[in-house]
Amino acid sequence: MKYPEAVTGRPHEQLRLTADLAILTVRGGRLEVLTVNRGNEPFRGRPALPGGFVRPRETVDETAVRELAEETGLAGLHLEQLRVFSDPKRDPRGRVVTVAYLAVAPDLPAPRAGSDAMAAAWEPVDRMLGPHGDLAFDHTAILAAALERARTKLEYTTLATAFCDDTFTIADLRGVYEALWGIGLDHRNFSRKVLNTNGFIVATGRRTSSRLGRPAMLYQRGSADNLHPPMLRQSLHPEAAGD
Amino acid sequence: MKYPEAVTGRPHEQLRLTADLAILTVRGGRLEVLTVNRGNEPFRGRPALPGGFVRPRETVDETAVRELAEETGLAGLHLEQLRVFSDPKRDPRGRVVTVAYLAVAPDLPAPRAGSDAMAAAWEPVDRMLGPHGDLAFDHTAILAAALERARTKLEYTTLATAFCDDTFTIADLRGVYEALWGIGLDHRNFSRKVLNTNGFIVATGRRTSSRLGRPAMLYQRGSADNLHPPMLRQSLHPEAAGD
DNA sequence: ACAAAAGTGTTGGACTTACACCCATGC
DNA sequence: GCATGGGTGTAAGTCCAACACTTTTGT
Repeated sequence: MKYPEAVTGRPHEQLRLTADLAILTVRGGRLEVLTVNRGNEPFRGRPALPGGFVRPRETVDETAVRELAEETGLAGLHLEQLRVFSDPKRDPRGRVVTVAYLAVAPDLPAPRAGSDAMAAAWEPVDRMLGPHGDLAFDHTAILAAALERARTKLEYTTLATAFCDDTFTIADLRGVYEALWGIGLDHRNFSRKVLNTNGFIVATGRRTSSRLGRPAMLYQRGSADNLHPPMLRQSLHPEAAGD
Repeated sequence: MKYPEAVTGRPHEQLRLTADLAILTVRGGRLEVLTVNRGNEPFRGRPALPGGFVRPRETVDETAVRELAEETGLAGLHLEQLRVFSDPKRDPRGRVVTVAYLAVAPDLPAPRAGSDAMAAAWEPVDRMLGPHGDLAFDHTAILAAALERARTKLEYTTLATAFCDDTFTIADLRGVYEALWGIGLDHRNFSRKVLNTNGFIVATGRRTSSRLGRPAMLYQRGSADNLHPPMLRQSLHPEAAGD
């Protein structure tokens, strides 16, 4: 092992707790995740998910919010616990248990780099989960859990609106579903289904301007958290975007 | 600003990590939870959820399995992480963060008392969550989270079969749904829906005997984890009855 | 025979899907 | 005009709640 002094011979090695965040967004019809470049060993120079240690007087949820702001400058995102990753060997420095979070961001300008000379960047989720993904620690597994959770929650919650700006069109919302599910959806049926689901979205009365084609109605998030009926993902259209 | 990693958590007390289990079962048509009587301060004599400290060389999942066996004698149950409870004041002894688990048991004989002179007992969930519930620590909140999770997962997963014995009738399965959702379901439609959901249950060819009424077919769990289509709980139409 | 529980048939309505067709805008 | 995207109409198929009815047991 690389760090024998940190692992062996300590009868009561202190357990430390961190929060790590898989921050997802949809940019240009593609699902991306926010990564920071590690400035220190271990995994120096490798991309990693933002995160940090829990402080003595804060909850882990508070750690997640704080690290989100410190490392990326983001605030007000949807945040939810994914699960705990606690393999004793997951961190070569010692016993570090992490609470993984899923965070969902709308399409934002370039993220702010953190204070510790870490470059924050949006990376395609496909690439990070593919054979050339090189996330540090067990962050690939965390990202996979985040993607799975997000895909599932699109079906029966209003999570998709967290990927959108304050006001958005139904086409924007549909783009979220298509990016996460990797399928194409009929825009006419999608529109009706969303509008018929009570509390999903509410009309603002305003419309888009200066885009190609007919202007679309602008909507806001509704009050509902759960969808009744759910947006079931069943018949897989053969084609996605591009046509 | 960023903490040097070696300093975090040290100046104050050491953070300790536990796993706590909300073990649910259905007995006599009623949802119940397994509690142990606390033998030590704090909360001496009060009921609590089974649980214990994470050891240096095990994952938190392994802690949950071990504590389940040690404190209740149970094994082989469905186990899943709920979420982390980490309020700095949740344990008067110091900084103890817990990972809450949902465990699901079939209707079993009386639980074995643990090694530490703790009496284990099944208690109705309604009572423990009601005004006279007196669970120690924040275990009422953990139990509430477990109930909410179980109710939701009945809809779109095969979790209900984890409440049943190896072989069970469709009426047994229906009893699980009715106990957790607190509603009555039409036995004829329920039967068809379950049988039409691929991979939910498989027939054994055997039938019940010596019960009242016509003998029922016996089934086993199928291979599926997720239900397609889901078992939608359609009783949630509070607002739709307007105009 | 009767009660109780399991299981089948049927029907109207709700929902889904696929696609024809119209609307509004930029160029 | 015409390409592009937003939106409505509609008919066929599917799913589902409701409930009448039959089957098989114990007493």
